[in-house]
Amino acid sequence: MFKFLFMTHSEEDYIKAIYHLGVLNNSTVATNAIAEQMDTKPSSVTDMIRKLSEKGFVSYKKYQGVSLTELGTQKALTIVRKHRLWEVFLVDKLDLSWDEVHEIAEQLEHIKSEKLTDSLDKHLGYPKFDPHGDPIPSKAGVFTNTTKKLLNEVAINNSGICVGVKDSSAPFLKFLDKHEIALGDYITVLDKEDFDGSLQIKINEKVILISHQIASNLYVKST
Amino acid sequence: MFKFLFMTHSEEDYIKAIYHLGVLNNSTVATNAIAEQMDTKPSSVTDMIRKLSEKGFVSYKKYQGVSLTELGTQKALTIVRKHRLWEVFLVDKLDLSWDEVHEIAEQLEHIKSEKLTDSLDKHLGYPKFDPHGDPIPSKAGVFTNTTKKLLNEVAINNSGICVGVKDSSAPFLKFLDKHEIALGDYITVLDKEDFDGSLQIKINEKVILISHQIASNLYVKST
DNA sequence: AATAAAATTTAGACAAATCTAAAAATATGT
DNA sequence: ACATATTTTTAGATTTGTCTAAATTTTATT
Repeated sequence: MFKFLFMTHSEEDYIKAIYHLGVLNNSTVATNAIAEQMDTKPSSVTDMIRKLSEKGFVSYKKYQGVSLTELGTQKALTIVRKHRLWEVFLVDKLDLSWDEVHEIAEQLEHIKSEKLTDSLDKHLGYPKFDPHGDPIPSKAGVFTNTTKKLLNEVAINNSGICVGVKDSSAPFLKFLDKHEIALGDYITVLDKEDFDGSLQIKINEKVILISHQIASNLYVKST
Repeated sequence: MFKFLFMTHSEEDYIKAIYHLGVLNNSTVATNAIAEQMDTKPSSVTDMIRKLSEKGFVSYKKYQGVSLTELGTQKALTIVRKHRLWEVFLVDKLDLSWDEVHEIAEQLEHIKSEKLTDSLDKHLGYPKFDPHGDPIPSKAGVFTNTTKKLLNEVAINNSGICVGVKDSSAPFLKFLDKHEIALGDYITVLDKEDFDGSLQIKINEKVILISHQIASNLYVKST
């Protein structure tokens, strides 16, 4: 009954890609979408999908797209959990910056040791969100519901704590670093310009003006 | 002039094995020795050696054994450094025990990010020795000379701090855990039995008797 | 509904890392 | 020193994950 479910590095990458594409669409995932996400060719994807299907991680009918099985979802959540825990570690404990942790976490997420993951979780104080504001699934695979909203949705004179970003590209994260906007910062919306949607905010006791584009990519948690 | 020196997981494992076999023998390393160390076949070793030779990591003449080049040694030291730093992390920060960290560090040592390694080093307080008492090479590849000696070499009424083990097998490490002998413990040698070489020692305010075999596998640093 | 376009799969090839079995080189023993 | 044993290498096969190019299926267009 029990299958030995060792997964290769590559298999894990595919499972993760299918997971991320699947939660967005909430339907079966297309071969081409996976190929694009993984920067590989559709034919390679087909090969791998067949293998993952034989191992019971995905359900798949030719030409009909692919979706994760219960087992596959569980595996994906484990990987996501490890990725996000490591990101917290890298930012909180090693003082690395937002824009450099993702690449390293891509490697660390493949380290195999349940005990390591659990000890890391404990060491970090059982964090519920990673440095980008994304929720960290519990050991059982359960997400904490996020109450975050985009900064541009916050009403005038209301406040929030910066908990993450929508756009996690390096340029945006570098912009935030440069302007000293960091996770955990307390932000108050002082005014909104009708003209261009820009916001006047108070952050770290300073008042600054940020564009609509910035505000619509910053998540805050209501206080 | 500059070569792109990306190494695969497997290449790194071979380099590390050759390094460990080489420092013991201080001569060229035999194909069979590598095969045994890596739990693989001699023919596979020959193949890999040729590849490593072409990439400039080892110098090699057919049938004459293999040795690391300057580049190869540097690479090996980087891997050893990472392995031992991660072991310190796992024991000091995550409270994992001696006997379970090696396997995990075998995976972590392959994570590629110089910045990560340096940040980890800093986070750990630039440790000079790992939990087994083995020295951690600096970023430049330099070892701190160890002043450690085996417990059975300590004279009566002299003391030392437990800094490592010679035998790092799981049974021995478990024995130490069971008898509450841990890294950093202050040990005083009270008496030695001529008859069987056993030692009477004071540790954690308790006096216990340990066999010669135990004493000759425990490293202490003179105080 | 027929045809064109797009997506997907198949077939066959390749590189990396391994293996088995056989051949070649080196080392050992009397 | 010569026969034997051991070590090492070669040759050819295998597995994993990838690719290209061609064939097939599905989707979209008119």
